[in-house]
This record gives sequence, C-alpha cells and structure tokens, in this order.
Amino acid sequence: MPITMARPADTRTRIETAALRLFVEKGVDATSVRDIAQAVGIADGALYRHFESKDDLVWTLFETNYVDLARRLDELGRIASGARDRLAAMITGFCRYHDDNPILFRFLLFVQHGQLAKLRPGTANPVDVVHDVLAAALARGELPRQDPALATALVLGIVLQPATFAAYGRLPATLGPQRERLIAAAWAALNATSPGAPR
Amino acid sequence: MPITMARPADTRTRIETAALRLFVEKGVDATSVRDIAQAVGIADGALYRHFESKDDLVWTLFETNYVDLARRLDELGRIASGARDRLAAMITGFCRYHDDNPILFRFLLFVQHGQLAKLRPGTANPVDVVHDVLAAALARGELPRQDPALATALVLGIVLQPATFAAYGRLPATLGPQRERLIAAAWAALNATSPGAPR
Amino acid sequence: MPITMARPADTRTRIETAALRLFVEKGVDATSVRDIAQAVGIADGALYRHFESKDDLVWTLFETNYVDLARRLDELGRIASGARDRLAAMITGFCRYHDDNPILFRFLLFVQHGQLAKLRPGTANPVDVVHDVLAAALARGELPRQDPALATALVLGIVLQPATFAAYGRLPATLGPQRERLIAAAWAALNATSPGAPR
Amino acid sequence: MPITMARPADTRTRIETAALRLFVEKGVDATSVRDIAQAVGIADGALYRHFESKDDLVWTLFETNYVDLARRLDELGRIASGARDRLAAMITGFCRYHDDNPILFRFLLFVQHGQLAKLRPGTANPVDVVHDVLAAALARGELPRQDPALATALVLGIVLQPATFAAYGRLPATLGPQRERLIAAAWAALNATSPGAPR
DNA sequence: GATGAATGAGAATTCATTCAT
DNA sequence: GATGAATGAATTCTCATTCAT
Repeated sequence: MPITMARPADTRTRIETAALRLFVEKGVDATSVRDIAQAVGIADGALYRHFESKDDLVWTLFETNYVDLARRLDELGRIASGARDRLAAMITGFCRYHDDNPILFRFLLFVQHGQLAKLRPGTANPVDVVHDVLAAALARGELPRQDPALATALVLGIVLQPATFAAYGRLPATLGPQRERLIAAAWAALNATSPGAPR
Repeated sequence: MPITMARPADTRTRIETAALRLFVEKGVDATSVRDIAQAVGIADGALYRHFESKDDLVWTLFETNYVDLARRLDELGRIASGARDRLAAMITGFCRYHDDNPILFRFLLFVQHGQLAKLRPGTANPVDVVHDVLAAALARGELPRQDPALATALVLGIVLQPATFAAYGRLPATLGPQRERLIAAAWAALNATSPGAPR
Repeated sequence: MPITMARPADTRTRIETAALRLFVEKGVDATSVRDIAQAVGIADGALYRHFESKDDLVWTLFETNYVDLARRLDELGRIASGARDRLAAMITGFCRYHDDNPILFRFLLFVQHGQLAKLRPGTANPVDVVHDVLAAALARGELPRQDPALATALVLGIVLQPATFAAYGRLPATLGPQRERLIAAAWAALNATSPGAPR
Repeated sequence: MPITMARPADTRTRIETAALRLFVEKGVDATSVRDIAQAVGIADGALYRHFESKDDLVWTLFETNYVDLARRLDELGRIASGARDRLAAMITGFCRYHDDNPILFRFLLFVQHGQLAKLRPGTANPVDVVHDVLAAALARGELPRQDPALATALVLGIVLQPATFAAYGRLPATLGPQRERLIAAAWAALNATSPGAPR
C-alpha cells in the first residue's frame, strides 16, 4: 500500500461513506442526491455512474452490511459453546461492530427505512441469528422456559437501546467498555422469572 | 352532545388519526399532505384550516402526546414507592400506553423524525422520567451502584424492543400480557452485577 | 353561449390545443412539459392537475381522436352504398376531418409516436375501417380481385400524401377542393390491373 | 484489401448501421448516444471519434442517403423515355431501394426528424425528382392536365403507403413483388379525370 | 370551513459531451 | 482510436402552500 494516496479513495466508496453519514444524520428521505454529491464533491449526475438510483444506493448499503453483520454474529455464536458464552460472544460482536463504525451501525439498526421488508425471506439476518441461538439454548434447557421471540427482544433491547443513547450523547460513544455489563444484564434478564411463570 | 351527529368526529381529530397512521406506515417524509387529505376525505387545502403547516401537524402530534406520556409515567412513578414498585408502575404504564394506541406509541418512540431535537430542554420527557426515577433509587441505595444513564437504557430497551417486535409481528400485538415478565427482566438487569463491577 | 368569454377556455382544453400544436411542430419527444405550460401560460406543475403525466396527455389526445375519426369514417362508409360511393364518402370524410383541424389530423396520422402500438387490438381504427369497406366490396365482386391490404394502402396513400404535402406547403392548406380528384384517383388505382394480374 | 480482417466492419459503419436501426425502432430523440454505443459494443465517448455530435450522425445518415436516393431516381427517370416508362422506372427504383435496406428507407422517408428543413434549397431531393419528371410529362402533354404537385403526391402516396404497411406487417416485407401493381395504380391515378375536370 | 386549481421550488434522473488516461 | 468517469443542463414529476370562489 502506498504511503501517499493521490485520490482520497475511489468515488464509489466516498459516495457510500457520505451517504451513510447523511442518511443517519437527516434520514434517507430528507437526504437528496444532491446533498450526497455535494458532500462528495461531485456533480449530481456522477452518482449514477456508480449506483443505478438512490434506492439502489440505499439498498446496497443496507443489504451488504446487514448480511455481513448477521454472518459475523452467526460465526461468533457458533464458535462459543454454552448459552452464556454464546450470548456473550454475540453481544461482544454487536459492541465491536458498533464501535468500529457507529454510523453504519445506526444506519443498519435504526434508519432502515423500509429496507427490512425488501430482504428476501431466508436471508441471513442479525435478529434471526440471535433468535436461533436463544431458541437452541432453550431447546437444550440452558435457559428457563420462555417465548424465544420475547427473549430475543430482551437481548436486542439491552444492546440497541444503549447504542441509541450513545447516538444521542446520553452515553459515551463506544459500547465496548460496557460490554460485560450488558452481557450480565442480558443474562439476568433471560433468567429472571416473573412471579407466576412456570419453573 | 347533540342528538344528531352528521360527521363521525370533528375534522381535526380525523386528520390527526389519519396522519398518525400514515406517518407510522410510510414515514413522515413519504406521507404527503394530499395522502392525509385523501385518507380523511377532504380537499388538500382544507388541512390548513386546522394546522398551520405539515410541520405544525407533525409537531403538534408529537409534542402533545410525548409530554402527556411523560406526565403519565411521572405520576405512576410518584404514586408507587420503592424502586421495584416504581419500575413496575412505569413499565405497566408503557404497556398500557402501547396497547391503548400502538400507532401513537410507535409514532412517539420510533418515528420521531427529528422532533426530539425541537423539544425545549426541560420539557417533560419519558426518557428523563425513567432516568430520574432510577437516579433517585440509586441515590437511595435501592439499586447496585451503576451509571443511571445505562440503567435507563436497559429498562427502555427491555420495554421498547418488544414493542418493535410487536410492530413487526414477531410478538403479539399487545404488551400487557408480558408486563410481569418485562418487569422481572428489567429488575434483574438492573441488579445484575458484571464480574468486575464495584460492589 | 355568452358573447363575452372571460377566460379563453378551460385550462384542460388549452393544454390540449397547445400540446397538439407543439407535438406536430417539433415532435412529441422534443416538446417538453415546460414548453406546453409556457404556451398555455401556466406553471409546469399545473399540467399535472389535468393529466397524470406527459404520456397520459399524448395518449389521451391520440386515443380519443383516433377512435373518433374511425367512428366517423365507419358511419360514412355505412350510409353510402356501392363501392364507389363508400370510397367517396370515406375520402370526403378524411378531407373534412383534415380541413376542420389540420393539426389534429397530422398528429393522428403522422406524429403518432408509438401510440398505435398501445391501442388495444380490436379498437376502432381508421385504417381497419377502410380495409373492411374495401374487403367487403371485394367479396361482393365490386372491385377487381386484389389483396385488400394493398388496396387499403393505395387509398390511404392517395389521401395521406396530399395531406403531407399540404403540411409542407407543397399543396394548398385544404384538401376539400381536391376531393373529387382524390376519389377519382383512388377509384382508378383500385381498378387498375397490372399486366399479369388475374382478370 | 488486407488479408486479415480482425473486425467485421470498420467502427464508423457499425455505428451507422446500429444508429439507423435504433432511430427507426425508437425514434431519434428516444435513442441515446449510449444506446448506440452499447449496440455497437464501444464506449460512449468513442462515438465522438467518428462523428462530431449526435446531430452530426443523424444529419450525415440523412443527407448522404437522401441525396443518393434522389440521384438514383433521377438517373432512372433519365434513362427511360415516355411518361409511363419513366414512372415505372422510378417506382421500380423506390421498390428496389426499399427492399435493399428497408430500415434506411424508413429512416429517410418516415423518421426524418426535421432533417428535411435543413437541406439547402436546391439539393437533389427524391420528391423534387418525381415532381420534375411529372411536370415535364405534363408539359409534353403526356398526362391529362393537372396540378403537378398533386400528381407527385399521388405517386408518392401509392409507393410510400405500401412501404408503411410493410413496416407494420400489414403487407409483406418486400415491395418488389408489387411493383407492377403499383405502377399500374399510379398510372391509372394520374390519368383518372375527376368528373368536372378540364379535359 | 371547504374546494381544488395554480404556484414555484425542488426532487430524481437522463443525457450529450468532454477529457485525462 | 478507445475508455469511462465526470459535468451540467434539461427533463419529468412531486409537493407544501396559497387563494379566489
């Protein structure tokens, strides 16, 4: 890799980076193609050399990275063994993914903008990955009997809400330092039994 | 109440209801004034008899109800005593608010659309209400020592993520039946100590 | 009908008139929505109150009038009896239609712009009307045996090419005065036998 | 001629052929430079090595071939003698020109696209060639007295409308087989006298 | 209060053309 | 000669908002 880089990065990547930032800052609809082009420093029309349409840009950003996140979580869940370790691995994965690129994280998890509905059913999916790990743990009796969907919601909420707080400045910008705390909280939430619950 | 009621509800309310639904279904930007007018069955221009602008409509819907939710939560937190009871009361309040009008709930908590930033600092605010209750409990030593902001995130995540799942059909449409479970989970999460945490 | 007319005509009609003229003058593709709006004296967007799209405008202009011309020719062909009278009636009909509104005539017969392909098969159609009249005359032995399609082409060519010449100023602006000549020419062309033709 | 010929034809010719086809299929305005380049298999910019602009391409295609057709018709009309033979020669020439390259024929006679107006007055021109032949015949009394412009229109209509029908599949793709019929029809049309016409 | 035509400012997108490589 | 990214103007269309009726 050369030490000096004449052009900062290839245009396509620069478009992706700028678009991601603007989408997260203002929302997808409120971000015009011109906004993106100006942020990159090119003319509006130039964007269409790299993406078929604004929709294509949004979809590409979403799909590629959403699947990638799912795949990473899946691997982490697979490597670990035992319910708690798998949970810890996945939460750690979420935190790392967030801290690596908080903007991308927010785009994938919060902005979405109807892209979720476009995913072909069966596509790798972070939510399903968590769900499947928890469902498997439940099947093995590693967790108290409970609705796996609700269990998934609890774990995701415990991870994603701090991410939201980080986005709003209510919490520090990185989730990494809170990793252990989140794992402990998620584990506790999964093992909490409501008064009338079946033992 | 008049004996005869030609129109089912006054136009302003019908606009609010239709707008809320469309905002949640398609997003605020993707909903045009004409969409709303057509859903209500009035002419485009008629909307401006009731709201100064589309922004005013969005803002009114948001501000009124957001403050109202905050006030309700605040009262519930005040009536109860003891950290767990207060937590239970607030989570019950969230569930009721959701089940009463899931569309309004989603609009307030998920659609937002940048309205949050417009709130005058100091305005009653559901997040702050939860935060303040937890901070007070921490001050009284009713909870293990922890960052109150993170504690708030945990509680909100445990409530809001199931609401998201309900919106996507991953969980039943009402949160009420899960109330006890959510309370138990939140309480457990707040009391979980991560391995290296200060006692 | 009032003697004074405050507004020159309703906007929709003015759009149609202006569009027709521009389409014939410059072609459909080379005529922008702005061109039309400026000719009418309204803003671009106002056009969309009256037509769904530029395509809709083109199609409406074409379909309505094309079917109308076909219907008129059909009636004329029905009223007359005997091949020559029917031919005369249709050619007279073409000439009148042209002279009434040469711009509309040119739009329908020359500009077309791919609208022909959009007609549902079976729609009344000037070409088919002429074809059917000639085919019937052939079936009754009122004309020498020949391909009805070619016969149709001869008649249409004898009428439409003078219309083209009128458009380019090679012939006077009205076809009416040439009516008898065109009828005689068409009748002669239909009855001409090529040397080796079957008697 | 080189012994080896790597590419089937030189690029310029391939551009002309592809452009001609696209212009006839979709119209000139609806055909983009990129459409042409893709059809040829070259990059967009490469076209500008061969033609100054899209307009230049259109104009070159039109002017060269229009003049060539005129020249050919002129020669044919010159070689023959007597009005009927000259007419026959020209109609035969039209049919051959059509059947040789129907796409080129349609481009010249139907697509035109305002190129006609760009011709310098006085340029050789198929319509004028026919006109001049007929005017000469009239001057020599070889045809009943009539407007030479209308006579020209009749002859052209009798040739061009069958060509149109061939383009739309209403008649077979080649005009050659109908040559004699068209000549007979044109001759008859030129000699038909309308009832009240001067003898 | 209501209507709906009209406005005018963008929005996304296309496209002929240029130019560094 | 060829490439293809980039330009910048133009195009179709949308939409919040106004206003005469």
